[in-house]
This record gives sequence, C-alpha cells and structure tokens, in this order.
Amino acid sequence: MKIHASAENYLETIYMLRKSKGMVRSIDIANELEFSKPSISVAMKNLRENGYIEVDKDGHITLLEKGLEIAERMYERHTVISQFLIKLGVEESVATEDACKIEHVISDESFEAIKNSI
Amino acid sequence: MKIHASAENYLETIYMLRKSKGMVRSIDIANELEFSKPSISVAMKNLRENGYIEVDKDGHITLLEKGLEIAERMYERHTVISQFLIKLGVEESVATEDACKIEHVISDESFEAIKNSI
DNA sequence: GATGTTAGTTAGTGGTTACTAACTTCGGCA
DNA sequence: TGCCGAAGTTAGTAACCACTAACTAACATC
Repeated sequence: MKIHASAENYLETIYMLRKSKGMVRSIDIANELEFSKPSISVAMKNLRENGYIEVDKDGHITLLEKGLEIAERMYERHTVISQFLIKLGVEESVATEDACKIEHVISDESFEAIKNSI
Repeated sequence: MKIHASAENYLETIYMLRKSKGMVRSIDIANELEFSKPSISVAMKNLRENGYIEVDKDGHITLLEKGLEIAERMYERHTVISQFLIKLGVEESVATEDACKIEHVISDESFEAIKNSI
C-alpha cells in the first residue's frame, strides 16, 4: 500500500485530534474533516489492514509506529508552513488551509529551506 | 466544465511551449510532460470543446482568451514560486518541480504574500 | 505503388478519493 | 420490553486523471 495525500491527511488528523481531545473515533475524524462516515470507515479499514493504525473494540483509534511517523511528519510540515505564511502576513485561516494542501506536495528539500528561513 | 489542476497544467504547458518553440501540437505537450499521446488527445478535446483552446487543421494549438488567462496566471505562479524557492537555496530542478505542484493549490492571498516577499 | 513512420483518435481499464443509500450494532431510556 | 439515536459498515456510484491497445490519416522514402 502506497501512502497518498488522503491517507497522510487522515493520519495527521488522528494525530491532531489525539492531542486536542484525547480519544479519537471515526466519527470525530468525519466531523473534523467534514467527510461522510462511510468515507472515514473505508479509509480507516485500509489504514488498519496495512498496519498504520489500531482500532480497539470501542472504536478508539491509535496510531501505530508506521502511522505515527507519517502523522508527525505531516504535522510538522503543517505547523511550519502555516507559521511561515502567517509571518508573511497571510490570514490565519487561509494559511492553515494552504498548509493543508502544500504539506502533501512539497519536497523535503524545499520544506527544510522554508523551515530554516523562519 | 470546472478547471482542475490537470487542465491548468496543460494550459500552462501550451503557453510555455508557445514561448519557447513557437508552434505547439499535441505531441509536443506529450513529450514535454512525458504523458502518452492519448492522454493529451483526450485532454485537448475537452479544452477545445469548452473554449479554452483552438486547434487548426494542421493540429496547431492556440490559447483562446479563457485559456490564456489561466495559463498566464499559472505561469506567473510557477515562476514566482520557483524563484522564491531558489532564493531560499533550493536546487533549481527541485524548486521547479515543487512550484509545478504548489501553483495549483495555493490561494491568491498566500501567493501574493510570497510574491511580495521576494 | 508498397512500406514504414509520425500524429492523432477511440475505446476500454485502473487507481484515487469521495459520495449516497441502506444496513447492523449497541447503549440508554420510557 | 421495545424503541430511538449514535456509530460504524457494506455496496454501489461518480469524477478525475492517467494508462494501453488498436485504429485512422497523412506523408516520406525506397
């Protein structure tokens, strides 16, 4: 299973919700991303079957090592890029939205360059 | 017809090839983007049927007003973003590659902020 | 004139990503 | 006990974006 932008996004969202709310269920991700329940259900099934997350009997989702690695990477990109844009004068909500997209397409090299420029 | 990233990319490529080579045919776009001929053929059909480009009897492609507008917009984004990354120390080919992706997802507001920061 | 190359087309396929409709499962409460 | 609502699942659909296979059309070259 190759990880694509959508999977990166799901893993990052799990990571963020875990930080802000403690426990994470599918429904929380659906509410956060404003996606339908089935979309999340199918996505979590894939992530589970490929060893990125674990789901206990109560539906609580935990990031496994593989998943955590990606989530942390995305989270760092997200925070750095949005911080960078805000520093340039971009409105916070716009900066966050843009960071959400850019974080999935930018190279390591460019990301590091931006990070070092802040 | 809504314009998506791929269409923006095709229009931008036509614009760039026009600048560098004069005439542009489908095959030139295929070579430039390293896509198959049928992929380009179908894409050009869509752009033609929706008034973004014109194709004469010899297969020469011209941007119509709607298409030119998008192409110029993308071209500006491309040059500004890659220039910006190069200034941060990113290797040129990487900067160009990243600009190719970022230009399709970044907001006007963030783009202007980057442009003004150079 | 036959042959081969180049450009372009059509038809069908496959992956990604999200959707709706309709279902099950489970816990709480009248 | 029986019903309701919340959470999650399965099945089927749709749009986007590229692909290969196989075709036509036009032109060059021998």
